Amino acid sequence: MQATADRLDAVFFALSDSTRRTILERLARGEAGVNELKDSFSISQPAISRHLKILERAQLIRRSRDAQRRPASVETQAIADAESWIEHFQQLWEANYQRLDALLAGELQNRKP
Amino acid sequence: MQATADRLDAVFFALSDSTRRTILERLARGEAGVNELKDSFSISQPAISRHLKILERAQLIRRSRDAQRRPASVETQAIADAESWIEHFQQLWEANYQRLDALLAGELQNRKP
DNA sequence: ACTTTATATAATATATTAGTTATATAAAGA
DNA sequence: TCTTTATATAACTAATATATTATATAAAGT
Repeated sequence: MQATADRLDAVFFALSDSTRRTILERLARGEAGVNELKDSFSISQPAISRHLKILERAQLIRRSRDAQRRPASVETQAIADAESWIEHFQQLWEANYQRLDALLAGELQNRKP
Repeated sequence: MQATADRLDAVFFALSDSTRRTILERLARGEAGVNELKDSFSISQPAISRHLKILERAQLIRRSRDAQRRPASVETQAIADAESWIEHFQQLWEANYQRLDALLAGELQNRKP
């Protein structure tokens, strides 16, 4: 299924911040709550919460409930959508490259003496 | 070679706008100048120029010179860096998934009657 | 009920983005 | 040189992002 433009906007935007990418890498190793994440970064707890909100908006993570904790964990679909767009783009590029090759080959053929 | 955090920030940010992604798709099919791009979008010429600047900052495109025209064309390295980060992330995730599998398998083994 | 723990939200300041219109610049052409 | 063509930059507005500190809420523990 095709990801919408808005969805891709949100995913790429969420990935455009180094802190958020690092949070994702941490979460790829296992779920974590806001406080556990806070210890890995030199920013305030509210700042972490806001980063998580942006990751959640992009559906790169989901939140669950464990007593007072609200552990975040990775959701795989969104990043797969980002990857798909990149691959689609690279295929366009490759197709163009092949047309260029064909064109050049054609031109060489036309060089009759 | 590893892309820096700043570089990845710029690349993912550039990709976080649907207009810019569409511009890239257009450029994948062949270089184009500002005016040619303008015709495909309902935004002003200065708006296109600014989008190109953001794509250029991310090194997703390069500009060249052809008389008054400054054609933009795709540069492949930056998007490959973005793809690499995603793949690296997915590998982390897979590794964790496999550890989980191993853990669960171990637990089942420990269920002795 | 009161306290602790974990997280969210409000209020605020600053920076950046994205668009607009108007104007400047750079290269070519008459 | 004057004009046209292509693009860039300036000035401006409105919206959004990122951080902070202070405060509110939600769930558990005493």
